[in-house]
Amino acid sequence: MTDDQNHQDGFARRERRVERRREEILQAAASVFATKGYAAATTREIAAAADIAEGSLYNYFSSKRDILVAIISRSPSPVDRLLADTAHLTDRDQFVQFIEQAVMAPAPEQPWMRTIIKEAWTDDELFRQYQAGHIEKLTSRFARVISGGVKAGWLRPLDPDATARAVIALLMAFMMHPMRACPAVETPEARTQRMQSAIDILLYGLMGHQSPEQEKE
Amino acid sequence: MTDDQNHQDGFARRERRVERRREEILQAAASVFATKGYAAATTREIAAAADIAEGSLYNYFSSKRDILVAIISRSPSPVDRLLADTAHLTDRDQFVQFIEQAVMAPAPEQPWMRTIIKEAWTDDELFRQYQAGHIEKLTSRFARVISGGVKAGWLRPLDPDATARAVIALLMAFMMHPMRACPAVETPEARTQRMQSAIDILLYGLMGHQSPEQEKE
Amino acid sequence: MTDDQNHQDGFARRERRVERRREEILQAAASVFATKGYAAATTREIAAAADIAEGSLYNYFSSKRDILVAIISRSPSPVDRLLADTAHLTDRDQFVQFIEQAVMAPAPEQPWMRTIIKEAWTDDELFRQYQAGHIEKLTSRFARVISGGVKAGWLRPLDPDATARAVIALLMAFMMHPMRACPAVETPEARTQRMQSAIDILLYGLMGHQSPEQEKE
Amino acid sequence: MTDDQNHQDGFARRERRVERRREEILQAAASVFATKGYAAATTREIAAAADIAEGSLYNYFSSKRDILVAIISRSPSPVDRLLADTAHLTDRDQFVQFIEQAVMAPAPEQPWMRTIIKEAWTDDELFRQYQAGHIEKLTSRFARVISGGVKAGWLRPLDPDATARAVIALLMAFMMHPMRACPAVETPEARTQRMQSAIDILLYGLMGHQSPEQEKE
DNA sequence: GATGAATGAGAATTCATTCAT
DNA sequence: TATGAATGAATTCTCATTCAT
Repeated sequence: MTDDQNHQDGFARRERRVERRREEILQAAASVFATKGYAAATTREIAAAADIAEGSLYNYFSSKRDILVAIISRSPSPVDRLLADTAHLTDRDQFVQFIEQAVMAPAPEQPWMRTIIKEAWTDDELFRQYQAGHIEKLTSRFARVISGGVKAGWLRPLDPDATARAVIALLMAFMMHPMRACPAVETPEARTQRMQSAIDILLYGLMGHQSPEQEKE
Repeated sequence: MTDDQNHQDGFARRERRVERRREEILQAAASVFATKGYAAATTREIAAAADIAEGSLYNYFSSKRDILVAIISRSPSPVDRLLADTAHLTDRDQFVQFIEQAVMAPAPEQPWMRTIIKEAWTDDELFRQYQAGHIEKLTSRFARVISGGVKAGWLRPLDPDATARAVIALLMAFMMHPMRACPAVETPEARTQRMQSAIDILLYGLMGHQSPEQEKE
Repeated sequence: MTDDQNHQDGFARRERRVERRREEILQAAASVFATKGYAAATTREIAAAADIAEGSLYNYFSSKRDILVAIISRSPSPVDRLLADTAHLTDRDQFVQFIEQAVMAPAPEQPWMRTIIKEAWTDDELFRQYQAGHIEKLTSRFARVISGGVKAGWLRPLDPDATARAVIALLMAFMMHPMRACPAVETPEARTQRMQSAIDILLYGLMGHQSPEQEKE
Repeated sequence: MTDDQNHQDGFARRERRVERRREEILQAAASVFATKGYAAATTREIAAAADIAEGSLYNYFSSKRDILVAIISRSPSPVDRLLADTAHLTDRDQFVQFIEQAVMAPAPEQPWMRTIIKEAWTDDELFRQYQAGHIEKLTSRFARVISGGVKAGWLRPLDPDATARAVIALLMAFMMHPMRACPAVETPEARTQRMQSAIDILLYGLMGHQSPEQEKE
């Protein structure tokens, strides 16, 4: 092994270490942001959560806001991962299964997602700058699946774009408090039951005919 | 008119002026909070928006947080007003019309609503303290309507509580950015079209049979 | 009674009312100052204590500090009253009796006195401006009595001025906490006993021969 | 020297620097408090006096009040040091000498002591919380000395506790303005003369027989 | 690269004083 | 003359960012 290779390796190793550290900081920061919100979180708290000195943060990010931006713009988020591979949805059963998984996904527990909802989805500027394109991409990808389903006949006639947006909106709504934390104390069974109802409504609508499940009875 | 009456009138007049001023401050503050979020908003901005001196805020509210709480806990919010008189919904057509109105309601434009979503619905403590009971009341009232509809047969079998929550969640989701502001520029017609699709999905589901509108074609 | 007299009477009556009001405000303010100190007391509190509107204070005094100055420079204070008529002290028994009364005087309970101690006696400027001359007058008057006593032989040879100051200092010290409030809980008897000891020391000294009282035993 | 030792030394050095800085701030603050009083002093002035930025104060103390408390509760104060070693007073001459030193001590010039008098000795809460126990300890220690003196016969019969309190009160009184600053301009000789008179009165009382000094004449 | 003390701009809040009613 | 809302300067305290070690 040559000196040059050694040097190369050392460089790569350092790169990896830096990258790992950045990741740790983002995890810690997302956790703090999710709890207190971006503005109320302090760099001191973030540093403590990342087990690092306050000043050291600035070796990895240029500002507190830069950390937030990194969290928001980084891909893939849990929702991303969920929607990432919708391309393979080629029949009704797979689609139903996908909707069920999406609704039941415990995404809201993840600091990452809560931070994005709290900050980007309620802030015009952040949303436009870092999330809009992202969401657009997801929407159009999902819209294509719906469009395919409609053409293939395993979905009823639906406006692909509007439908994609409505589904994403519903998934988001399930991550906010009124859906998550109410009633304050809830058994896991009740929660499952509630989710099942949501899936049912999403799939068959308020006014629709009996859902297949009910038809069986 | 006696002196006493004069005094009474003066007292009442002052009371009204104070109340009006409080209202102005709340409007101004809600507008600022909606744009920048509670934590990032400064009392200086709020005072400027309300066109009074910074110190004068404290003649009407004891703290910045007190202003936020007043906004959040004040009733009725636009959503309240919407759901307030659902008791009269006694047949399918009225129910459908109600859902349509609810989705189309321009509530999201109102600073008031956006402040509540931004702060209370993403903050555990605020939500528990000021909104939880509120939402619970709305939910149970709406659930009763659904329950009535199911019994009367103009609604298919639905879990009343879960359904109520799902509908409210959807209405909320429609007030957040991904549903409102995307794509950034949108013609009113496109927006209406999008809303119509959302209504359609809410009423008839993703997998449902053709909606009545489509059946006509 | 002529119109002029009527007018005169009205004027005098108003004068008296104003004076009475000023007095009330000073009483109230002294009470507040004694508790919280001048700087920490607010005009709002003073107004509340005087049962008057905040703005009305300024019809009687030109500033908060003006109120303090009025309290401090007003005569006679309790100490003044005590020392006012020392001119009649013409023999040993009267002098002893006077010392006893001075030490036992419950002056410290009075807001007036506590305010003077708290503010003027620990503040260079206030003291120089408003109390120095006052104290000097008292001191020289008391020094004359001592001088007379020494000449007449019913007091041992003492430096009149230094003695006057030392006695006044001791009376002051008895109004401060370490002498008043310690130990925290104290029976009235214990307090009397403590005062008696102080009088004894003041009259006969630490190293002196037995006090007359003790000699009797 | 190992790396570990190096690290240890660095740690210790920083600790010392922090401690030194705290001390500087306390000195500066005591000086400001002594002049203007706690409430009227501003953090800006304290910072300026300590020659650091205003915000830096909060790296060493958690609040302005915390600085005051640190000054007040810190031991030993000048008075402490004075009374600390009274245990060795075993005869009349030593006792007389001690009293003389205590009265003549230039303690009042020290900001530290003036701050304690100004704030703690005129403020119920501060006194109870931070000084009461302190004074009690001093008092009981000094009372034991007096008790010993009485038993041994080189002190006349005195109530030990009350006497201890009276002496401490007198020492305190000598630190306040009427004793210190009057008359405004005073030659050192006059001051000494005044102190001597105070000592004389303290030792032999107002009514006592001629002091030893006078007997010599 | 890591540290954490130093900084100072800016935040919320208080309060003596003024002034329209 | 009495009132108390309005004012804004001043205060305490926070915190993102910098920088010497």
